[in-house]
Amino acid sequence: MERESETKLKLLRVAKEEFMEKGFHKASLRNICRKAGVTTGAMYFFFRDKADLFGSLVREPVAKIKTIVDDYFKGDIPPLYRGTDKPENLVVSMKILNTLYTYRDSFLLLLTKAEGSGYEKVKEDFTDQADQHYREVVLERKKNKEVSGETVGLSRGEEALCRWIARDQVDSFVYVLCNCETMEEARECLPLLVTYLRGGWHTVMGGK
Amino acid sequence: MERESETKLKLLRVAKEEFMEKGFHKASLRNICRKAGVTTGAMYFFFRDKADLFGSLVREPVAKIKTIVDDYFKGDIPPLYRGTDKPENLVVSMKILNTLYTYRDSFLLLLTKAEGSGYEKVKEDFTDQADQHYREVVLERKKNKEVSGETVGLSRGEEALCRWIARDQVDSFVYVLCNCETMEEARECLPLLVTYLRGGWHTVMGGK
Amino acid sequence: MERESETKLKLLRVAKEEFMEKGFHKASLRNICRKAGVTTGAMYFFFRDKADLFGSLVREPVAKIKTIVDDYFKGDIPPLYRGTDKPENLVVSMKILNTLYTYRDSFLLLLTKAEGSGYEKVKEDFTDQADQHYREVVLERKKNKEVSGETVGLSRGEEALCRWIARDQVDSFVYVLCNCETMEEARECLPLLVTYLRGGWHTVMGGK
Amino acid sequence: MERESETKLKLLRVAKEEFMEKGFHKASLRNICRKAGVTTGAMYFFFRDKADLFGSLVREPVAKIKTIVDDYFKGDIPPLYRGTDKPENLVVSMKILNTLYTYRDSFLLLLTKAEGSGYEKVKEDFTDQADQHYREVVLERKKNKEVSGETVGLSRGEEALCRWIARDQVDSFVYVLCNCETMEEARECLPLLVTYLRGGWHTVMGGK
DNA sequence: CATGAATGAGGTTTCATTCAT
DNA sequence: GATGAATGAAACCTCATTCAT
Repeated sequence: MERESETKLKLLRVAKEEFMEKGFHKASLRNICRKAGVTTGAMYFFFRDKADLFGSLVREPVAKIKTIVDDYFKGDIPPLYRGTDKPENLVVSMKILNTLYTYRDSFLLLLTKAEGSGYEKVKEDFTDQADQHYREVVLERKKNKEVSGETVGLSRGEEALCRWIARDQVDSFVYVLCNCETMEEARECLPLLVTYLRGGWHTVMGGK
Repeated sequence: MERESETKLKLLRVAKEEFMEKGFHKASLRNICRKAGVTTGAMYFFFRDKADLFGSLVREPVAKIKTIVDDYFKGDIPPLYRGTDKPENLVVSMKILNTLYTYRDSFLLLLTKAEGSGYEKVKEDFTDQADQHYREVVLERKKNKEVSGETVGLSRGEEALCRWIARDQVDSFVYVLCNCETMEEARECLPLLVTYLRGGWHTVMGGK
Repeated sequence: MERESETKLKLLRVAKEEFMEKGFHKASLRNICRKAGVTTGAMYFFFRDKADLFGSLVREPVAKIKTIVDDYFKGDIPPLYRGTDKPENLVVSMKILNTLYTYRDSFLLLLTKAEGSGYEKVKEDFTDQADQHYREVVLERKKNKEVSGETVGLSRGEEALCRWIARDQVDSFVYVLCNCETMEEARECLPLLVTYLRGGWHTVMGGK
Repeated sequence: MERESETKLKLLRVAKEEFMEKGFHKASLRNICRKAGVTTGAMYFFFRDKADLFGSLVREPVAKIKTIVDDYFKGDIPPLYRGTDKPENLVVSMKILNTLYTYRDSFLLLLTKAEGSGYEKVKEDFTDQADQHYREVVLERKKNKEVSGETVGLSRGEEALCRWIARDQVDSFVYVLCNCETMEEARECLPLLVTYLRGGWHTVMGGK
């Protein structure tokens, strides 16, 4: 049962504060070490560099969310059945929310203070994934409506819309995480957002 | 008719490029001056400091949008009549869009590269304004539905929703600006987004 | 008539001492600046980096020697007539010697303390040039001895010998420069070395 | 029969690579330890410090050469009979060459990568010894030529020449070691160099 | 024998800014 | 208007070495 060294823990705690306060770029290792009462050398024993220190605060939580999302999409649910009101989808959302709040500090760091750390793209990656999903859905729907068998693609407007909706979905989680301090609050807020999101989606996609 | 000095213009041009490429914080004044073929001293004659140089690129455009928005809200349109499909509202949107594209570079700078410049809060400010607007609307609607004359307020959920919707509205402009290079494209994309936004709003706000 | 700034000169003077004493790698910029009574920032105003500071001490002298040598080889003297006792060859040697002593400090730096500076290869470059020359000479001699017209090349042993002799010739200058403090002394020593060099050459190259 | 520990051997092997690649100064103990899969503490158990680690790679081979050379000079061969074509001299050369190639890696390290290690002077030491030898020879020859019994010394030029020749002799070994990968090759190249060396010597020393 | 955490000084470099001219 | 030398703090990072366990 490997206990993390006291020094390392102190470093992580102080680093979290410093990064949160100033953002990755403006945070200073010198400062972090001083506040932690640790020499720079000690810091460099535990962490490869500044980015690694930051990474140590967010790496694992990000991986967990990624696993949840990937598992969901890897499961062979046909596009049209994804994202609807099926219970399994709700389950995924709750898993995500749970993870977000279990490591809330880390995710706030990641989502608002990561510039320059190499982790800036995480939100974008999830957005891309959702984007891809919505594209498939829209395409499927178009296919079903087509009479003749000609190949169909997405219009520029539809592409923009998919990306927007994807962005909105991801941001709804981010929004809740940033604005609700506890998961209880989050659970109060989320249903309204979901209703809003679905309302937008159905309006724009046309009834049935 | 104040003619801007050649030096100042060169500086502004190069600064725009540099800030766009690296962001406010990582951009280097030294570098900007070198590329502009200007000495640091000269730069400091025209601009108070780094933030002022950045500000000179975005100040005016921001003010223009602000004027448009403030004028709109200062006009005594009752909340319930704002934000609907009335032509005057469309006019405001188009004015905003027009301004955004007239100074597209500046706004991209402001919206994506301002961290550390003191202008990070601009988007938030507009969001606050929209937020305030939506709160008034929702409040008004609740008042009308109340039978007894007791004072009413917003629930936590409603507050969160208002802020979310405000954020979404502001972001729809940002999204379009970032993803459509010309205003023509923007005009193609925007209607779909607006439909989506309204769909969400109506769904969540209830019939009528 | 651009006067070099006092600061820059002080920096160059101190740097020369420090590099000479400790070698490029072990010399410390902090130290150099402190000894020169100058801030590191000032140093970086004048010099791009450590290597550039070192380069500023040796660049020009190296170029001068290079010019002399290149001019000599570019002149269309047939191999067999180069390197003999012709007066023009003596002239070149004297030009080189003169340059070496005009910038003796720089060359001592270059020849004994350059490791890590990017200038380590200078001696090798000159050796390569001399090597090339000797190869041509040996080849020419072999051709003249051949009766039939078949193409001839150099044996491994001859190649090694050429390179050795080239190295010896270059080193004779280095040796003199390092061991004789003034050019007068150098002029006393050099003839003996030249005799030795020629003796070796003729012995190994065969009669006449 | 002292068995060297596995750890120590691994350390030595990796250190040799690292020193060879980067030179003593730039090589990093941390790196060496990491590559060897050994902790720094373990390294410090076997070696006093960085210099000692380097020393462990070259100490013994250097001592062997030194023994050979010292034995040769300690033997009471009169100066005039040293360095000539006597078989015993050839034997010494071969012993040296043999040792050089037996520990070729070590000697390459010593001769090209030792800067900063405290072993930089080894080559110089051997040169000094050869220098001393040549001085004695030259002095002896001058004595024999003197008619009257007055004391004689060496001229500055003669001194410089002795040192040069000593340097050349030592360097001939170094040259061969660096340029010939196997002793077989070395044996091909060396005779030509020796002819060259003797040619120079005889030319400069006068007939007979 | 070996671990591995910790030291602390030192390395080079970059930066926004100032100011006498 | 403009120059460009100079500031000085701060940045990240590396290193050989030590020592309690």
